[in-house]
Amino acid sequence: MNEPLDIVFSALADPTRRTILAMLLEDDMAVTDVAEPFEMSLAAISKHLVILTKAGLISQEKRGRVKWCKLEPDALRSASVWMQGFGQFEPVNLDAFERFLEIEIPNAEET
Amino acid sequence: MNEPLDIVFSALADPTRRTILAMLLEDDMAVTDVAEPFEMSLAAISKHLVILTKAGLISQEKRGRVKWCKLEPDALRSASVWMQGFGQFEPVNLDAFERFLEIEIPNAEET
DNA sequence: TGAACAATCAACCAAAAGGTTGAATATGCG
DNA sequence: CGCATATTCAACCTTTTGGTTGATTGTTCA
Repeated sequence: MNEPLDIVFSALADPTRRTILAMLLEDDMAVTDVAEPFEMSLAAISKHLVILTKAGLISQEKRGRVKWCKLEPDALRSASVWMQGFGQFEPVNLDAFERFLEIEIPNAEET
Repeated sequence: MNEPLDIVFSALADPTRRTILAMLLEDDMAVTDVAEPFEMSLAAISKHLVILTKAGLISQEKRGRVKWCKLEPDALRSASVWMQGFGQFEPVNLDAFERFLEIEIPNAEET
């Protein structure tokens, strides 16, 4: 698994990692705070953060004891460009957005 | 690994499968013809096609002996829209976006 | 200094992913 | 019918993934 697209897509394939990305949408966070809401160990979250960092989806900066995690949304661009190569749809398509909402939201509760 | 986005992103994470999708961009293809340029066995390609089908990225229709594979770009749309959400630096409505992600950000205070 | 905290490392484990080969199941056709 | 073709199934193997626990490394601060 060496190509950038492999790394980005497989990073996005895990729901824990997507949740972390969504959390970082709100604000930068320390590793411990990222881990806090999850039921898995800190070490497991630390590994997820390494994977997200290698994919370029986040960056990590250590200040003192604390390592801050920051979303890097630009990394999604290559994957997004690849998908737009399939070109049958607009990159931001509100109709599709709404259809997606209607279809997927009912499942959101059954985590 | 049950949720739609898990399945779509992990289907996209494999370079063989992305190549297959690109091939199908040109035209529908029979399983044997999809497999021909690859160095792996037909059975391996058949498994990849099952994964792409379960992700909704292709459909397969059997006519006679031949099973035709057809690109279904609508499944890419959901993933593309998901990614576009991260490109917008100030999400218009974060709550709606989180629902859109079809996840619930775990919150230890409530659980 | 030394205790508490932040984060990673190392070793390990179970399950899933991705491949193989050989047999099986349809289907088409001379 | 009988054989070739198209595809999948079943069993197996190796590597990767995602998790665990306990030890370890830095850092802060009373």
